[in-house]
Amino acid sequence: MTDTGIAKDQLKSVIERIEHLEEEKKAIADDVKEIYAEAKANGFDAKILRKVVSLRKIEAAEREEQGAVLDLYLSALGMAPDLFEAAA
Amino acid sequence: MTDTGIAKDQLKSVIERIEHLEEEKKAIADDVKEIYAEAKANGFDAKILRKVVSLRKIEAAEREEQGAVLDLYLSALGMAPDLFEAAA
Amino acid sequence: MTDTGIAKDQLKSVIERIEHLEEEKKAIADDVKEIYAEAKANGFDAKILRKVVSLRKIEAAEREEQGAVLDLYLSALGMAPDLFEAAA
Amino acid sequence: MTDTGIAKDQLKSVIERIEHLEEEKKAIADDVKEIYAEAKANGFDAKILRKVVSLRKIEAAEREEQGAVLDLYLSALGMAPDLFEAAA
DNA sequence: CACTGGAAAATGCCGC
DNA sequence: GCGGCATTTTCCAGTG
Repeated sequence: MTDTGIAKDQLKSVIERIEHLEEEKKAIADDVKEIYAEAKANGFDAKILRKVVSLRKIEAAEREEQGAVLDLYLSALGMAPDLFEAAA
Repeated sequence: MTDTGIAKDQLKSVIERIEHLEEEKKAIADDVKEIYAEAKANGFDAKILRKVVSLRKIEAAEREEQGAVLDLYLSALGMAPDLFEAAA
Repeated sequence: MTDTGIAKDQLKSVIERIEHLEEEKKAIADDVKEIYAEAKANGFDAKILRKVVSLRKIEAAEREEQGAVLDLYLSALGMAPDLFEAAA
Repeated sequence: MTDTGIAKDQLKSVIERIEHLEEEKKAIADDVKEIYAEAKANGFDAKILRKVVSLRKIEAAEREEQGAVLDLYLSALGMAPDLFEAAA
């Protein structure tokens, strides 16, 4: 019974931590919505703004991807990728 | 030109604020993942955990919806929902 | 060439079947709209109707989720949920 | 009281008809998913298929739109659009 | 006719 | 690696 008691406490803790984080996430999502609304009020087209953000996200991912490929090449050549990162 | 300069600054600010918030959101999502992984390592079934969390979310949503329907009924009857809220 | 011919026919068939089903779906959606309009004409508040429908949907989802969680618990315990279902 | 009894029956009927139609809609949506899955099993790329379907939908809408503009022109000229439709 | 809210579609994630 | 599921995003209809 002690075990299940401990397990129960652990479970409770896990659930609570998750739900707390999800609330935080939701709060941030609401902040984002607010910014879009505010931008719209300032004459920006929300739809286009969203496109811009998603494009920049894709571009960032691609850069990362390219960086990963470069790292692969470098390590294939026996060179430490870190040397380049450090210089940049 | 000044106008477009201002608009550009505004745009930049909007985009940056959004991207910053989205990073925060992602960080939190990662924290959630971590908790699930940790729970799994402690012998919990992640699938069940997720179902429990989602069930609790639905229950919360139901309570909200019930309140919303009640408010609609009250306002349809010309009664201010606030009167009840205040009393509660 | 025969292959691509077959593939083309298959593709055509797939697209057509999907588009046909989507038309059916749209027709049903229109029927739903009609019912709301008719109900409104009979003095019902469409907004409340929609909320009621959505509340009932959430309630149904909750029941489903509860069953799903139970099934997961049972299978985690190595018990066949079917035994219970069959008895019911 | 008789009135509210009738209203209640009407309400019940409305809700039931809507829920029944939504179930039908869901069944059709499931059929669509099934077709995508089947197509995927036959070597088609589901993502591309979806793009094709949505493009065709947009094109159809545009054609309709253009047709509407044409009709507008024709009626502005005092000509019945139906004459063209019939001939087509 | 702009806005809010809800349905549908697309994407990404987890578990097998 | 794939299928299913949950989340997220997009779109559209209803409302004021």
